Formats: sequence, structure tokens, C-alpha cells
Amino acid sequence: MVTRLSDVAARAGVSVKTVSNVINDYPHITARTRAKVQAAIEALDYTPNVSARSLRKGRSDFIALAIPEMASPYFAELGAAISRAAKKRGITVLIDQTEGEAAAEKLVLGGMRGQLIDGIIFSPITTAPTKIARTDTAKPLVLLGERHAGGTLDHVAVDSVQASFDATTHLISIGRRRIAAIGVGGGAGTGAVRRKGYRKALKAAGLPHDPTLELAGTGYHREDGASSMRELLALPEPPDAVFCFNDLLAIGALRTLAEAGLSVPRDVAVVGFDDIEDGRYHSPSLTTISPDMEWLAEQAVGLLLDRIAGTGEVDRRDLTVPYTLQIRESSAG
Amino acid sequence: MVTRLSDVAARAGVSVKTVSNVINDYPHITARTRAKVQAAIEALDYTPNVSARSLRKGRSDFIALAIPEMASPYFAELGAAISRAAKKRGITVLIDQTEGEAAAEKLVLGGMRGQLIDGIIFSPITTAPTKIARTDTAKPLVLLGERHAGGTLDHVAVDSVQASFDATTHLISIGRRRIAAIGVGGGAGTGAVRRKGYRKALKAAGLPHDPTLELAGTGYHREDGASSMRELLALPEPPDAVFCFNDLLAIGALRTLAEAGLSVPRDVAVVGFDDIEDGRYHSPSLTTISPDMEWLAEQAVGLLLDRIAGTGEVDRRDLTVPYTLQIRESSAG
DNA sequence: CTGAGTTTTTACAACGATTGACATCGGCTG
DNA sequence: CAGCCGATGTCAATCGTTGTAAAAACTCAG
Repeated sequence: MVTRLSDVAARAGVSVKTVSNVINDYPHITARTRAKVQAAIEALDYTPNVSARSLRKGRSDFIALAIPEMASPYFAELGAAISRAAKKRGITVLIDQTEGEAAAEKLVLGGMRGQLIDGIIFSPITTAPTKIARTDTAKPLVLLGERHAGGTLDHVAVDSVQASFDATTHLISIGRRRIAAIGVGGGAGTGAVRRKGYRKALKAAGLPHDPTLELAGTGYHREDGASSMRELLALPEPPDAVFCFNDLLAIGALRTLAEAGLSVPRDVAVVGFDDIEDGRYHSPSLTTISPDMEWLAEQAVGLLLDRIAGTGEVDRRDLTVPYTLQIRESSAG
Repeated sequence: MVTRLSDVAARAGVSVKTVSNVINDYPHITARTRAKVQAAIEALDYTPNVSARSLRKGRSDFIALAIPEMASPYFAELGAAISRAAKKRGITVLIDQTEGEAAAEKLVLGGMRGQLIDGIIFSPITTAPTKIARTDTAKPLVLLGERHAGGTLDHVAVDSVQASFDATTHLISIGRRRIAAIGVGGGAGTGAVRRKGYRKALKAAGLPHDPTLELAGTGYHREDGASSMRELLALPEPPDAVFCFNDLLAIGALRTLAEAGLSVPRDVAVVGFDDIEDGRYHSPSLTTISPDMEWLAEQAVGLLLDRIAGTGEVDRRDLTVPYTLQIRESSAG
């Protein structure tokens, strides 16, 4: 059942070279020959041996997507979108769960999967992969999400500051005055950038900034949102709204609020970030920042492929993903 | 920055083959030589070229996981678990979204990704991939989920009939009498097998079987659950409980119930299947069948690797995944 | 110190696809 | 009919790694 190029050639009655030419779209080929070859390929169900091709060409048409964890809905959706976008272009995506930056760095900076991969799309969530920015990674790399210190890499992300500003402003516009933030972080990561937009909105509205309403938590999962919300409820003066830096946190917060017997949005309004599908099905459904994921995926893949194909001297590009604020029940009037 | 075996050899002052021997744990190597080589590898940060190795050995240490869609939480969690299990054994997983069986069959039966892959773990959800069962796929294949007609393949799955029986029986035990089922299907797929357990439980309890309470729907997503639930509520005599054949359907059903202003579980109790993480955070939290996903992943990978390594004459194996019924708020007394 | 036996290391040829330099072979142009 | 051009074929080399088999180096007994 192992079909080789030579088998196809034999069956089509042409030389190996000709078959290879057909496959690689060499211009000067008669329609007749091409048809014969195609037929033989069809009949033998031939697929080129990826290893051999990749060894010879130095290109595999595989790219890697490095994400913290694929079981997280946002990343699962991202993975799906990137895979689709890549498949359209005949590229296969290898998904790598980094589970924390250490392993990721090793992967990215290190052997890069034995040269199999043509390039990498890297989507960190928490800490800043400063060390990535540099080095002779040899392989093209596109960064997703907050851009970190002194990036010299191609980059695709939502304008998190603006989006957070919008989200917070929305809460203000429905009359909330004590607005908490969950998911705050330091450095230049997501948690810091979104906090910036949040604070900016408060300031713009002339609202006081209460540091006890900014919760860092340990991560970006549902349980972190739930426990942060518990902390907020324990305050002498709890908030009347919460802006969670991602939807998972928001879902955790909703859960805590439900357990506490509080009504959302009456007692506390909640806004998230990412627009994962679950959010739409919770009761109340979740108001959230909805980035255009298809656009993101399309651009990220495009950028990477340009870089892979390119002579290398293109300027670094930095794309901003369009988003909308999806107003749902968790903050409805 | 491209480091080859020959570079390492040169630096270590040995032959290329010796370096290869060190890497492949060939037994007869002096400690001194080994150390020299290791040092050179270290110094040059050498990683073997996967393509070349795979071409030569006919093994790539890549396996594929074919799932309908990775954005679906159950499959995302499955993908994560399988990746982890594989990584432990030095294997990389390639995730393939089949999005419907046609493409999947082509992949599985066809070129099998240009011989790059050593084997495949296939997890269909809906229709029966009868055609897969056969042929000269050349590559080992492990099937997850309901076993389909005349399987001759290694297989790992929950005992869906028993689990569905348990789920339904649980609803009966809390006093429900009109129990609906969402996700029913024909053939030998998930929808049919789970219906079997459901009917069996009704029968065992001496409850009448009302066909209007069995809803097929078009898929296994939240929206399907939501619309099916709407249909049920429109019945002259709506159910007092629903067993949904997966958690997404259940979440959709919960949403519809909430929109209808009904209380869960007071008016209608709901049970799901899969135990995806979201279910625990909904209000009410979702009672569900919880398969041991880690076990499943571990076994599936193990089975496949045995098959890949094996001489091929092992008997077909059929493993049953342990599960528990997680009783939560959606069916709490 | 020699020769047998054993260990360690090496040379060489694959694996399958691609590519480049040329050679061929028709058919077409003028 | 010479000369050209387009379409294929031949041949060989290459990508980096590993299996085979044989050479080289070592050990030990006599």
C-alpha cells in the first residue's frame, strides 16, 4: 500500500521527474500529460511522503500553535479557528500546550521540534515572554495577545486598553459606581493592560479608584473568578459591578453571585472578555468583549506564512483585531 | 544555526554514526565517548531532524487524534488529555478536526497524512464510520466512543447503556415520572446506545415509554439542546425531567428552562453526560455522567502504541472506561 | 607476544522526493 | 531543411538519519 512517486510514474507511463513536475506545478506540461499523471495519482491514491519532501525542501507546511492549555474554551476556539485558517492554505497546525511558560520557551527557543515546523504562532496568557523576543529562533514567529516588552515580532491582538475602557464605561453608563476588576496583573501582560483601560474609564467618568476593588487572583480560570468574587462580597462595601478580564473569570464570578443569592445584574452587573460560547448560555447570559476570532486567525496565519515565504526583510507588523461589546443579560439595563 | 549530526560528530571528534548511537541508546558505548558526545550535543544545542529520522525509520512518533471539532469542550478536554498522555511517552499528537465524517474518512482511509503519522485515534460522535472498520489503512487505529457495526478495531469507551441507565434511574429515584431524552439518534451511534439505556431504565421502573419525549435534534450542541427543550415545553404535558445525551445539550436545555422562567430542578430536573467543566459552574450546576477522562486517554494512547510497536498479531481489545454519576444541583432532591 | 573473542567505532548505502544540468524528440517557423 | 522551442526524459546529487556489516581497538589466555 506504500505508494511512491515512482509507482505513479510507472502507472502513468512517464518519468518520475514529470510526475514531480506536475505535483509542483511546473509550467511546461501538456494538458494530456498532466491528466494522465493526475489519473495515476488518483488511481493509486498517492500522497507524497511528507518526511521526504520536508527533508529535501526544508519546508513541511506544518506550523505550530503554542497555547497555555487547549481545554480552556478561548484557546480551544482559537485553535479551531487557526486550524481552519491554515487548512484553507494547505497548512497543518500542530497544537502545543505550554502549560506555563518554561516549557514553551524551551520549545520556541530550543530545537523547534526538530526543524519539522515552518513557523510558530505563540499565544501566551500570563507572564511576559520577554526572552522570546530575541534570539536566532531561525523560524518565523507571530505573537498573539498583549505585546510584551520591546517586541520585534509580528503581532496580532485586540486593543485591550480600549476594549477594557469600553467595557468599564458600559458599566458606568448603566449607573454603576463601585466597579471591581478581576484578573488584574503586573508587568506588561493581559492583566496589566486591561487594568489600564479599566482605570482610564473610571478616571474619565470621575469615579474614585478604590484599590481594594482590584483583584489579582492566581490565574484565569473559573475557580479564580469564583474565589475573587467571594473576596469582593466579603468587603464592607461590596461592588455593584465587576469587570472580569476574561470570560472564565466572569463565569466563576457569576457562580459565586448565584450561590450568595444575589441577583445579576440587579445587585451586581458582570462583564467579561473573550466571548466564549458558554457565556451566551449562562443565566444570566454574559456581557462581554467579543474579538473577531476568525479575523484574528486569518491574519495570524497570513502573517506567519508571509514571513515564512518572504525574503525576511519585511517590516514588523502589528495588527489590531476588531471587537464589539456584546451586551447581554449580565449587564442589561 | 542548523545543527546536524555531522556537526556534533565533528565537535566530539567521533563519527556520525557514533553520535547517532548515543542518541538512540545503543548499548555498547564507552562512558567517555558518551560523555564527549553529550557535551557536544549540549554545546551545539542539537536536535535531531524529525523529517530525516522519520524518513529513515519509518516512524515519526506522531499520532493523530481525529475529532469532530476541537472547540467543543468535551473534545477540547479529550485533546488535552490525549496530548498529555502522549507527551509522557515522547509522542506528539496532531489534532484533526473532521467536521463531519466525509473529510475524516478521506483522511483515515486515504493518504494518512503522507505517512507522517504512526497511527490514529478516532473519535466520531454522530454517524457510524462503518467504512472505517475495514480496509488496508496500513496504520493502526484506535476507536473512541460507541463501537460501531462489526468493529474489528481496538476500542475504548464508556458503557453508555449502563451509564444512561444509571442517569435515568437517578431521575426516577428522585421521584420523576415523565422523563424526556434529548439527543436520541438512530443506527449504532451515541444517540442510539444511550437511548437504549434510557428506555431500559424506564422499563425497569415500570414507567410508560412516551415517544414524544424522545427528541432527536440535529446535533449535539448547546443550541440543539435549547431548541429541543423548547419543543418539550410546548408539549401538552411537558416532562418533569430531561436526560440529555451530552452536557452541551443539557446546558442548552438549562438555558431554555431559565428563559421560560421554570425552576431547575423543582419544575424540571436535568442530567447530562460527559462532565465538562462548564457544567459545574452553571446555576444550577449540572448533574452528569463523569467518565474518567485521564484513564481513557491513557488507555487509548497505550493501546495505539502497543499496536504500533507490536507485531500486529495481538487480539483486538475493547476497554470500558470507568465513570461516576456526579449529582449536582440540577437534580438535587 | 600471539590469536581468539569481544567490544566499540566507523564506512556506506539506503529512506523518498526534489532539483539542476543536459540530452532528446517532435513539431513549427521561416 | 535548418534552427528553435516546448515538453519530457536521464542521471546524479542532496536533504539528515539510521541499519548493516565490517573494520578497528581492546581484553585476556596461553
